[in-house]
Amino acid sequence: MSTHFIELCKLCEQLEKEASRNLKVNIVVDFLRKISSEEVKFAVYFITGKFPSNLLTLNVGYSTIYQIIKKLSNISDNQYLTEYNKTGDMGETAKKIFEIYPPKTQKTFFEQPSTLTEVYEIFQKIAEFTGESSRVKKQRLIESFLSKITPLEVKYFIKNLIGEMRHGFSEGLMEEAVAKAFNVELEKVRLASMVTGDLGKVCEFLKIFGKDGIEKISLTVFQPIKPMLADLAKNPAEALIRHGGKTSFEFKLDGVRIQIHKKNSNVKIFSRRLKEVTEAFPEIVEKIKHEIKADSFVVEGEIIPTTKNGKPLPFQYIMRRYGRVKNLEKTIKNIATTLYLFDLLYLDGEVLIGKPFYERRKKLEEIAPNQMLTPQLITSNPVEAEKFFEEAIKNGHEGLVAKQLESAYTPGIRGKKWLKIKKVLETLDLVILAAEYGHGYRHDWLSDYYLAAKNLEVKPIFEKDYVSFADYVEKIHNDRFKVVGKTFKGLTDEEIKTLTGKLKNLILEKHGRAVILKPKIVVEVAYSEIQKSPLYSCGYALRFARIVRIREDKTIDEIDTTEKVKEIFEKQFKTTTSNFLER
DNA sequence: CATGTCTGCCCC
DNA sequence: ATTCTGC
DNA sequence: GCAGAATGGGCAGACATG
Repeated sequence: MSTHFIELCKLCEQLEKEASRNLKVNIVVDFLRKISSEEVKFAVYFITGKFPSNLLTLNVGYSTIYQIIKKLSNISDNQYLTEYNKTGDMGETAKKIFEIYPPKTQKTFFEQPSTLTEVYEIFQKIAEFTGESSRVKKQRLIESFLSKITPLEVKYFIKNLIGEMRHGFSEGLMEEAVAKAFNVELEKVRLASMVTGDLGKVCEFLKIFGKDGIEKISLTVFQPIKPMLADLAKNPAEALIRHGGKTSFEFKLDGVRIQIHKKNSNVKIFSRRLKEVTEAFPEIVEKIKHEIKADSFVVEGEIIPTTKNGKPLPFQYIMRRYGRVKNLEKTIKNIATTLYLFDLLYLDGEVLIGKPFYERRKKLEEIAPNQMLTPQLITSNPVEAEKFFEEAIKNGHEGLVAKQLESAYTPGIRGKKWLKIKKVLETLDLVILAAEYGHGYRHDWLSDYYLAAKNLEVKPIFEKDYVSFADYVEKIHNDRFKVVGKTFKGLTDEEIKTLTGKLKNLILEKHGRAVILKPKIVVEVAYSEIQKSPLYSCGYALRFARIVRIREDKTIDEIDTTEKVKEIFEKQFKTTTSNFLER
């Protein structure tokens, strides 16, 4: 018996309205129990809005969907904007528009509503189009499907294309629902989901084989598992307290986190999101093959970009290696990498994720050469810990990670037994030069801010006409300010609301959902690093900018300058790699 | 062929 | 990635 | 304390367009 997509859409509408998590879970439990084993995995994907990685790559985003909505309903940009501004949600907007301007349909009177299987097949077909004119083909297919279904189905089809459901029911709650629907312990469902990376499959498995089968699911070589995540701590002393007085500190390296699987002479490297990236790092594959004394294993570590003598380079350099296929050999010559390992999850037939961290690390030390391990210090002494932190910074790294010695390897956000401690940079005082209305629950607020520093140079640093909105904003202000970043982070909802009111009085120009402002509001901004920017005309951008507070006491004459930004940028790498960066 | 736009359970 | 909010 | 939502800069690749 197949389930109709419209039933699932109605369920999502209920989830959207219901605030209580327990009730949301119950609603989904009933639904999962009703569905056939053939279709239950599709329900899991469609409700959470997420397909397992490697299963489908749609290559369809906002821009394509926007064009489709416009074409089918024949509305103007302004009409779309007016409707979108009411909710801040693309799916809901399309639903409203199609209710008023229904697409011309080729629908016959005998047509049955689409089943979950049929809808999934559409997604598969969208993913399968590649090569020349594939974008048009994708677009045509979506258009023809959207013109056959109801506005409510359009809403959730679009939400699934984008992957943003906004009904407050994501993977964590889906795991709870699956556990409850099949009377299995939550931890078992989570483990199976972590190991297979496909909660839909786990659910299908439970439906067919019942709860006994799930116990057999375990870590397997070449099947990547979700990485353990870390919480934040202010300083090493805090980490010591939270870990009960004694802990293991390691350097926190600024590169990409990877999981390496090896069996006999086969090696595969997976990203944090479990994408295979083996091809980008042939030199790492060779190292793994020759320098680790074991036949089969799963290890975890970080690959950082370095000079040939192993000095850390800025994070941006590793991105030029990541996922690269073209000119790989040439790039390898210019950007070296260094691999640091920090965990061992499986070794020669034995699954180690349930073992305490100190045991996993000890086994790792037995099979891997010392220089391939992250520098580590186990201590209960806050002074020593602080020294180790300083040493990490001095060597050009991000800070430390503290790992509780007894902790098992746990997936996802849950049970954060790891704590990261990052270096803190001096904050900048910047002016808000433009802002954008947010999306979802923030659609009514100016919640995204363009941050700018004072420009003392008479001429712009780059001679070019404006190409981006940020360039245009600078031009409006005669280059008195230079945009160095954008942020939505740091303020509470109340503060955003209040600030929106103030900013509305400062609007100079409106551009769609963006506004250009009189320079008036000064904010103190924290960030993790200053990067070279190909986007902003001043050539620099703040990484992970967030507002610390609104500086009511400061005027725009007192904000920091682009010179200061440049100075901080240069100071960052002085100790390590400044020569390399000159070009 | 050069340049521009869009996309990525992208990476952080 | 970071941050805030509701349960 | 967890789970979810809302968003940042920058990179390469794939395809579209002129």
